[in-house]
Amino acid sequence: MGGVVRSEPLVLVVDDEATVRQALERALRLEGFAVTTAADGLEALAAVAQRPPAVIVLDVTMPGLDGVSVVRKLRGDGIDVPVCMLSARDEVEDRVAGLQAGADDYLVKPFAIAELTARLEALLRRHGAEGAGPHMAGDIIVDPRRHVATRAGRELALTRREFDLLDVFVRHPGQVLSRDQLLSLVWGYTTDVETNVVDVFVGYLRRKLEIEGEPRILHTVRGVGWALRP
Amino acid sequence: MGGVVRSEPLVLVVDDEATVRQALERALRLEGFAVTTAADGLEALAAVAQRPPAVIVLDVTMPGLDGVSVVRKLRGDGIDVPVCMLSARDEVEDRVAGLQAGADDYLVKPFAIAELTARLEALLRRHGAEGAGPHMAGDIIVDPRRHVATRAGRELALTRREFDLLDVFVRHPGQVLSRDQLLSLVWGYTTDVETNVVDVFVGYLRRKLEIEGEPRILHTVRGVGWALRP
DNA sequence: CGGAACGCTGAGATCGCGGTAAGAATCACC
DNA sequence: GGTGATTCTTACCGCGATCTCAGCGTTCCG
Repeated sequence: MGGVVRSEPLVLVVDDEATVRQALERALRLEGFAVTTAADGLEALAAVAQRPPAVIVLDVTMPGLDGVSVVRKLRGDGIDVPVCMLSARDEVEDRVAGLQAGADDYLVKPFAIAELTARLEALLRRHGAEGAGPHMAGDIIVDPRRHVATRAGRELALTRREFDLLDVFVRHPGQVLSRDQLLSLVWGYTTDVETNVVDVFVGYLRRKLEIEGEPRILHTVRGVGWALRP
Repeated sequence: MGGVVRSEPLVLVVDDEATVRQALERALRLEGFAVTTAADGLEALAAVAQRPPAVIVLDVTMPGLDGVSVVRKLRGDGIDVPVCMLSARDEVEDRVAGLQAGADDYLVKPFAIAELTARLEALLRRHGAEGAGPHMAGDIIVDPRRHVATRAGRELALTRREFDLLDVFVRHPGQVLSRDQLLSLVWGYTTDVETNVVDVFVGYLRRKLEIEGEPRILHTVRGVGWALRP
């Protein structure tokens, strides 16, 4: 990946469902994080003790020690690693309990990986690690904080999906991303639908990227996916 | 964020409850302060000795050395860093004791972050530390001290909530703020309600900002939040 | 050369978000 | 305790964003 390689921040993913754990691990690796996993609360605490991560992704509902308890324990021990909690339900009590226990952010399943990485970046940034501002590749700049994207200085009027999609491409310049990868990154990690939404939105993006006759930068790699190449 | 970056004033947050510490640290960082924390009175004194903060946020009730004692000690040592005290109760004795011991301001939990930052800024300002006067963005000026806001010189008749909301936007110009962020910043750090108050007040604000047909400056970013952009 | 797989595009249909109005509840001030 | 201002809730509406689907062109095989 062009440019300076700063050491990848370590993320600890805690979830009792193996499928979720794997999906998140794979996706976060792709997004440039180093990842360790734990299957329950006790494992999580052990992992933190052994090697403190830069940030923790923590499921609420787990057998044994649940997520809220884990956070409470960590905070009680004076460990202030930022925590993003996950919950299958969007019930208010959980949310409140989590945040009050000391979690820093909260996400309701299912979610898109891009959503998660955005939050993790925000948490890291907030925790001093100057976790980068806008992303850029070629003549494209994407600034999630301001939700503004430009090509060669010209501002692109993008909708939410278009914006997220472009952001993913910009953060993986030159790399070919498959339909499935994009689906899980932008749409949601459980999306299994057989559709061509991605194609459609790649089309939308291209249209807006090439409005003034600029050369194509979002290329098709037939049978594999798409890649952003200057 | 465009413009001159003046070095962020350092805030020392002292509270025995880790959750409160976390919440305040997180929120104050977002509001542009540098933050250190301490879990009790002794830690607080040590932190002050090691690196004197520009202002201290101090819980009254703590095990060991309580807040009032901390202030008394500081003042006794001739250290006149401004102090804002927090208390769970609104009992008069505490308030009086705190102020008599040398605290500069007093806040009753729970409170909205905007309330706290307003007070901190007031303290910094009062303490000569050029803690900046009014905030401005585009043709909007917000002066928390006089509680006056203007657009292009025209004074806006804002209620308290409207004022706080506008203030938050002005202090984060260009940045997209989500419904959740605004809820916690303006309404309170414990607010969990699922409601559209924010939408309503954005509406109120716009109405008053555009009374004379001025162009829209408070923009909607669909699916994300709102942003103030000239 | 022909067929099949693949990707692209245009045209709706749907759905949810944000805007707004109106009234209820709450607060503040007298 | 009463009255007006402020804040919050609720409900509904309209529009934009997203998605589906079908048809077409292109590429890559046999």
